[in-house]
Amino acid sequence: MENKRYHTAGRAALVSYLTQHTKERPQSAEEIYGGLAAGAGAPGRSSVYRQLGELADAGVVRRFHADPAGESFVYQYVGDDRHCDRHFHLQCLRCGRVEHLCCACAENLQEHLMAEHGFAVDSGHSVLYGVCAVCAGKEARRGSRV
Amino acid sequence: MENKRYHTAGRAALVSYLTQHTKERPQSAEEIYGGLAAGAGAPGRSSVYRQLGELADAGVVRRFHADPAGESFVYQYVGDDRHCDRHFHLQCLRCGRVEHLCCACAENLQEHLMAEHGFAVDSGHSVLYGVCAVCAGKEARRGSRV
DNA sequence: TTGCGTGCAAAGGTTTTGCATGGCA
DNA sequence: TGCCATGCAAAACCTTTGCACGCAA
Repeated sequence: MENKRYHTAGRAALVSYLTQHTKERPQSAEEIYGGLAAGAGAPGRSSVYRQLGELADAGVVRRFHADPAGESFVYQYVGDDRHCDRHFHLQCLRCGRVEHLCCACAENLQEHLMAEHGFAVDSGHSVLYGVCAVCAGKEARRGSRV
Repeated sequence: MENKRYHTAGRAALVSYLTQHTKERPQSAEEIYGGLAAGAGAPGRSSVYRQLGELADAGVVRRFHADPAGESFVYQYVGDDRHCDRHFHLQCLRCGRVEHLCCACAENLQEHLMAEHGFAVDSGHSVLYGVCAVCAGKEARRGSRV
């Protein structure tokens, strides 16, 4: 029953890459594949997809869309930091970074939605899109709008 | 400059279908194409995609993902009811229906995120996933989980 | 008559799958 | 040695695009 996973160079390279490059900004499978290709013993495209799928199932990485209109998937390392099903995520549409909203307001909103609207939010799957403080600052500074 | 749109049967059929079938539950392009195929003078697949694209650009329909892990796009008629950029959306992961959260709590959350986290939420693009009251009731009644 | 909308088929990009080989335990 | 992981190539899938024809205005 127990699936015994082997310890392979490819997997190690992938996980290492993910921890180093996707903790803040998620990347697409192709980006990851490309990034890996630079190193030695780079895994093939299908291996990358397979591994990412397994890691996503295992909950080690999250798989979602870069933005609501995004064509393809992006992957983000979650690892130990697993309570992602207990808070909301704020994703910046400019830089792609994801912030974890560990704040009472998240709970308040959940309670409100449940009490007033009878809606049980699955916060782990819900992503709020917008513009983060850093990017908003940059845009304000150069006076651009959208 | 003005693009003069013709009034064609295909477009009329599509819009009619959208208003009748996607106001509550969004549908995929393939579903829409299939649903249209039943009627007379059904438009081809490429026309459906083209029209949906135009309607999405025009803001008549919203185009997004059925759920964060959803493979393909779904479309939903918005029409007159356009203030979708001013409130949050609650989508049920069970039945697929979308509720519009026109409530003070949405504004409160936005203000809080801006004030405390410096994050400017784009509520029109943000969808909260979860289980609606109806589906939760059904599941509770039959004692099922997930 | 003009040119937009259409349909078909082919192309495009992303992700999955089949199958034989190679490597970990 | 047994089985998992890999790589390649082909397939599947969704969506877009090219081109010639028909139809609305």
